[in-house]
Amino acid sequence: MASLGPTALRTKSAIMESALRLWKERGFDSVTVDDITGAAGVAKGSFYTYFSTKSDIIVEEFKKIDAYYADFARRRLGRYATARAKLSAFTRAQMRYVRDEIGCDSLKVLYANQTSQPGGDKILTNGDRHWVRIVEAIIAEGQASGEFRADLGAERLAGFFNRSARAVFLDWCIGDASFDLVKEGVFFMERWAAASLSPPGAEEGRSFQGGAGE
Amino acid sequence: MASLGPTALRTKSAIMESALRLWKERGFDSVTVDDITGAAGVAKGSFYTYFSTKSDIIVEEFKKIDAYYADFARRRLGRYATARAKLSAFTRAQMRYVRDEIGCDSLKVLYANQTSQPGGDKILTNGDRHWVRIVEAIIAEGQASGEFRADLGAERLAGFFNRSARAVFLDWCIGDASFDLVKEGVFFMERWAAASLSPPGAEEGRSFQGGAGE
DNA sequence: GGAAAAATATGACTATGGTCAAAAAATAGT
DNA sequence: ACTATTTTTTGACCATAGTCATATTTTTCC
Repeated sequence: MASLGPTALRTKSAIMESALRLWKERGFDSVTVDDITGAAGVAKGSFYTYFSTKSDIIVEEFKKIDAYYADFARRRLGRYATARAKLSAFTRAQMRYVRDEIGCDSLKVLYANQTSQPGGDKILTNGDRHWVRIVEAIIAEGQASGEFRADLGAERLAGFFNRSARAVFLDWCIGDASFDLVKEGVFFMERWAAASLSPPGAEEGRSFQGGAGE
Repeated sequence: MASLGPTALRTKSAIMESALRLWKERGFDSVTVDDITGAAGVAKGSFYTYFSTKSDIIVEEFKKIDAYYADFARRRLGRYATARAKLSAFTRAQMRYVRDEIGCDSLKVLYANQTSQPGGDKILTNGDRHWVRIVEAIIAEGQASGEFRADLGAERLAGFFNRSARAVFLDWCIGDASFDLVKEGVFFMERWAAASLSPPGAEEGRSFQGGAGE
């Protein structure tokens, strides 16, 4: 698909806006594609000109997380002295964002989308995503300073770290937000996942330690 | 729902058998509920007498994994001397089972099911499942012998361990089996997840070490 | 400005998962 | 054996995601 002209862009935005608004009001399942296109003032077929499934809009919305993370990395990561502290702060920001901005319902739709499409945009596991790069950079930094183990590459460790984060998200949405994502997520990532980053024999490093709090 | 009479049981089995056979032949999406009930010689409505959604059959099938694990724990776990070795063997068996007996397609359906049903049987995260208990027992044993950290309870650690396993499964099925589940799964669980089980300052323990091989 | 080409929009149509009131079969009670 | 009750079956029916050939609008180029 070539890039969209201005007309197309307006239509696509109208559809996205209607969809997100209606979903926020009534939930994903109780809003039909007809509702969305009706509210946007376009025909049903137009929906499928821009999105290949109903849930693809949520995937698209989810991509905005990248911008948030990039911004976070640029503006707030400098405050923290150690790689561990950076990783901790990033994790907390990530959990917050997912809990407060994305929410359990959308996350469910996203996960269901990713596990039912045969081809499709594997946004969750795609190694090119911003947040993967951020984590990778922090880990590489930690390896250089000796904070983290170096027997595996930063890319590999970042992959493992992000995989662990995905696991909490999954559990959170399967359980319909039955636990607090920030509390449990940070705990899990800190006491379990990040514990694996320590170099062999390191005595500290079983937990994050903070720079600036909050 | 009260327990099923013999007539109902026969119908339910017929439906399950048809469904599993057809899915194995043609895949989940290309087999309709009508196909299934047609092949089973019953009316469509009967399907929904016994299953609340199309994918519920796969959930039901997945429950059999418990029997496999229970058997494995009973018959093979005794061969291994350390808790680490037991955990390693169990993990390998689990990855094998999922790869060879369940398969990527069914796993996708299972994960999609678990992330789209609002209420429903949370078979993936349910702490009562057999495999959770097995892992918990091994970890408790490892804690008692000093092999594993004891700053968190066995139940909590087992939850974390199983959460990590779910993460590999998820990645595997999102990526359409783009990596070998046994190889990557064992590697991840050993070098990343189980690394977090070591008590602080333990020098070994960054990897499993075997008892009987295979 | 007009014709040709490309991009965008349309909505009737299809396929299929899921519902449900009514029918049929099995079971229990006498 | 007969009736009442419960269990099980049925298939027409509904809702909705997704398709696609056609129509309209916009752009391009002379």
